[in-house]
Amino acid sequence: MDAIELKENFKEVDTSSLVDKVEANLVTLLQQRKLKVGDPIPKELELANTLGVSRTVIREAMLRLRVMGLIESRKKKGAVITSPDLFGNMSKSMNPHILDQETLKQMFEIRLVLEIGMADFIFQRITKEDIAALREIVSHEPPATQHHLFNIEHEIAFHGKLYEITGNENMKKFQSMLLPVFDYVHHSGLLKKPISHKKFVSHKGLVDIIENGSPELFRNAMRNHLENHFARLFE
Amino acid sequence: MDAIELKENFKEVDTSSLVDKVEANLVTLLQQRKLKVGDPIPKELELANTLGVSRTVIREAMLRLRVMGLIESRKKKGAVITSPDLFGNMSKSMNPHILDQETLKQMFEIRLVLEIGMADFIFQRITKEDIAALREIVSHEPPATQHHLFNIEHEIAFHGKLYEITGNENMKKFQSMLLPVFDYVHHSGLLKKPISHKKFVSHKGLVDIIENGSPELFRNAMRNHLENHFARLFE
DNA sequence: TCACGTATTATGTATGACATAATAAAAGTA
DNA sequence: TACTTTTATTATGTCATACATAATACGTGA
Repeated sequence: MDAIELKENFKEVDTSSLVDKVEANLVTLLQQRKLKVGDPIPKELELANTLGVSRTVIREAMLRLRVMGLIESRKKKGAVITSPDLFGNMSKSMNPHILDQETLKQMFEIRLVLEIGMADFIFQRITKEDIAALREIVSHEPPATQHHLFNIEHEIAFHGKLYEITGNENMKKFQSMLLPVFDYVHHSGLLKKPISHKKFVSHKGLVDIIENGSPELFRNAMRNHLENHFARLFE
Repeated sequence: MDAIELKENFKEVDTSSLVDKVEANLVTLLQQRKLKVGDPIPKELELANTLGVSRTVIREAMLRLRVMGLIESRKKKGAVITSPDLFGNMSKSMNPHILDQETLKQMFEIRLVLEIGMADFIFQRITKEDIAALREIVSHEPPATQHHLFNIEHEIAFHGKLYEITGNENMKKFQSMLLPVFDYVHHSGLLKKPISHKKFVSHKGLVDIIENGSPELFRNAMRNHLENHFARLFE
């Protein structure tokens, strides 16, 4: 009997610690939708007694839920269920010096995907004021020869505004976390091909399309606008 | 002197707890890129002595890092630096019964954005085998009248395969987490407008375009394919 | 040289004590 | 009575200590 068959015939040994089990317990407790945001969960000592483990274990399990943003605990009140901030929790890990290169590259890619794919939401939800704001931003668009940092700030202002227009706060939050990673990948030696500064569709060109074009046109224009980045990923 | 001026003249009081401080300490330790993945960090007792706090505080701070996926701790070995699994950490929170409605809706939207925006990566990285696999999947495409669950499985197989083709594992992981949310939003009363089953570009149509078309064509086709979902979000 | 048992080490778990903050109850005052 | 102040209660936050457990290193004997 070879190794693969063996693996199928044996049950997985439960190697999880006490804390793991309690955590799983609590998570399923939360997921049974009898409980809503704001509802309190049992006190540490109650849980310790009920589950037959020490308060230390309970605390560590609850600590995990707290770090994940699933609960919040206040003195005297105990712990209450909260609606987690999905991307907020990610921000501490989203650091170029901590992530491995493959992940960094993939984050770089995801940004490109998002900006091309969000066209419909921009067109659906944009307001007159948004267009005015975009016009204001592009009026300061620096020439490609400008100093790097200046360009970066302009990039952030313009593209950040686009995310804002989609009205999708989670996507916006994700983007702001992606920014330093994107910048890092762009300038570190991670991408082998050199940085190109060929001129494609400009920010102003994109705004023109937003005003007079269609989502289809915008997607293609954005794809073109990002060509310098794509060129470094492909081939 | 009014309240606003007062606020400007006073420094912010440092309200962070001991654990917060230790955590910040450790994070900066990790971010100094002298340390690589796999390197060990000091033992709990050493840290407790060095920083002058109890082991409990150290453990809680390290626990946070562990939950975020920045470190892993093993008995005897101590804690070592790991490369965090950005989206993996999110999965426990990504539950329809825990998230609030607005967030759920935004996750629904992000899926649409990703699938439209990822065209270039599909075209760049697809192989003959991938196309064969897609063909195999669409050959089982059920009629729209089929039972819900059957359709869902087919949807997952097809769209999941597309993510896989992009070669972006993080995006794929994100997608698989999004699946239950998407399904929930689709069928719960969260979106006011009724579910439409109008026929637009089919999965088979998408595969044809992948084989003979271009990223531009694919984006538009995917947008069309997802029209039933967009229609429920927009007016 | 290898196998096996033993010591060591760092995390995991348990327990008890006290600090602190938020709330509820009680007491006091107009 | 109504309203403020004080006091008690309660549940989490922090600290300290002891022991359990698992992984590793060491040493002994064949």
